[in-house]
Amino acid sequence: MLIKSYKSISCSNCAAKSHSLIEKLNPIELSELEQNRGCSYYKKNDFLFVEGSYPRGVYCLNHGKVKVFTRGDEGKEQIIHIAKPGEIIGFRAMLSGDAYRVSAETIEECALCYISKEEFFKMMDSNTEFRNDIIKGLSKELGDRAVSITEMAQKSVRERLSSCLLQLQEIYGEEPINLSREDLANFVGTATETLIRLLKDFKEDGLIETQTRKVIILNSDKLHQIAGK
Amino acid sequence: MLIKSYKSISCSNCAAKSHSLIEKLNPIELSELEQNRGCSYYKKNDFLFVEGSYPRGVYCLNHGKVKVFTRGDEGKEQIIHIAKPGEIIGFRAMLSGDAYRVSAETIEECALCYISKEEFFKMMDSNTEFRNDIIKGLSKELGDRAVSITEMAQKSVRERLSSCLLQLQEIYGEEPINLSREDLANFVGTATETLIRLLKDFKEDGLIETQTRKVIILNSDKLHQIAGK
DNA sequence: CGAGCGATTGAAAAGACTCAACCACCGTGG
DNA sequence: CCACGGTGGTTGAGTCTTTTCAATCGCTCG
Repeated sequence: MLIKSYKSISCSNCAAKSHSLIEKLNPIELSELEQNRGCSYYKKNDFLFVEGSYPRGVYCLNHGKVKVFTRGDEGKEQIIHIAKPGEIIGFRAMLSGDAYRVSAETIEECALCYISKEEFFKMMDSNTEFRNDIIKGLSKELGDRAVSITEMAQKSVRERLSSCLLQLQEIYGEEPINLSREDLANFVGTATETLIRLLKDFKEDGLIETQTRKVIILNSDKLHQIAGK
Repeated sequence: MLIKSYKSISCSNCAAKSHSLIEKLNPIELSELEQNRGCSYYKKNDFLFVEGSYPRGVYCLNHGKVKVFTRGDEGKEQIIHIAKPGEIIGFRAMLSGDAYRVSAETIEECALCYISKEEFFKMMDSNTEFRNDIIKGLSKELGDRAVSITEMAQKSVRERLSSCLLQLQEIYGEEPINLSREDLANFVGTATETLIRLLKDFKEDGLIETQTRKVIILNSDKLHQIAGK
């Protein structure tokens, strides 16, 4: 699972720091953090944690992408979130004090730092700004999920696919979206076959372009329009 | 909207206190709170707040039920949560600092106390236990919503209806479930007609009994089974 | 070069939605 | 006290989306 341990990346000049909650830490806290976290490389398809187990720390994503998902009754994955560099992963269960409700798995090679429970709570307690940002993050996400529930309940697969592609564009930035068809289907919340058919439609309509598994968005305006609102 | 103002209910012996986050407040804080909150009765179908507006305080539900919902593109409601006595309503937007992402409306006569933003943050800052409970509440709910998203994406309407009925049983306790067909459909995430047909099925199978709009659960084991997992 | 997995396509079936009509209950006003 | 109007609940029929199952294709890795 773990490829190798490293201390090469320092938190204070971590590439992901500027869009991370850790940017609110002061230099002293940062150096304290640097002493105590452990960093590792992960291969593609490594698990960070699985639903039902108990958290002992949180992960800070330095490089790569991580999918966060639950499994429905038939074992089918539902991807709830795709984390990008800078994000802290797994603090929800840490804060609620119960088991993970979701699993987290890398979808490409990743560099991740591990912050222990103690260290995390120390930062929460000592730095009000950091704590408030965590609280804001939770609250923000809670709002997002209310919207997701509504989308799942009311939108067609076609609309949801548009919406997901746009979300993924935010996450992938300039790079092309690079997910397996199955992951994409599990993010949209549909069957893989349905997803493939719709991608084909979008391609024929000139909205996207595909290169094997990669998807490139050509007409995001139109996608917004399809996604509705 | 507001029927009459009252100070008759004291927070310290509020019927809902024992299952409320305010139970962590000490006597001094409670009496401080009592001085500063305002209590009112609300009729059925009164709005507490609407999506898009900005919060200036939170509501503490003493008696009655409140639906919390978003609207999809066509204006159709999706009920995210039904609050029961003891719950604090509307603190998510308060904490994230942005506009409400949901609306809240009473679905029966309610008694509600209003706690101003200042008062709420004072309690958050001064009482660590209260604050931690709020954080735990947020985290817990975030986990619940991941599960809801998965249910919406993967379960059939029949399964979701079972699941919703069981949830509602928790909320209504001994009383029969008392919601309009439309609200129930908007909670399950389906069309009213579909909901009615399924209720009929359940009734014919002896799982539930209906008295005009009221629904009584007769066989929750079987419902659990249908709901899956 | 072959195995195997992921991607794709086709056809049929199922689930859910929409639209339209009808019914039942309830409060109002004559 | 009863007819009226209105809202919410119910039913039917037809349609469309989406899923399922089965089969094929194609690329990659050993």
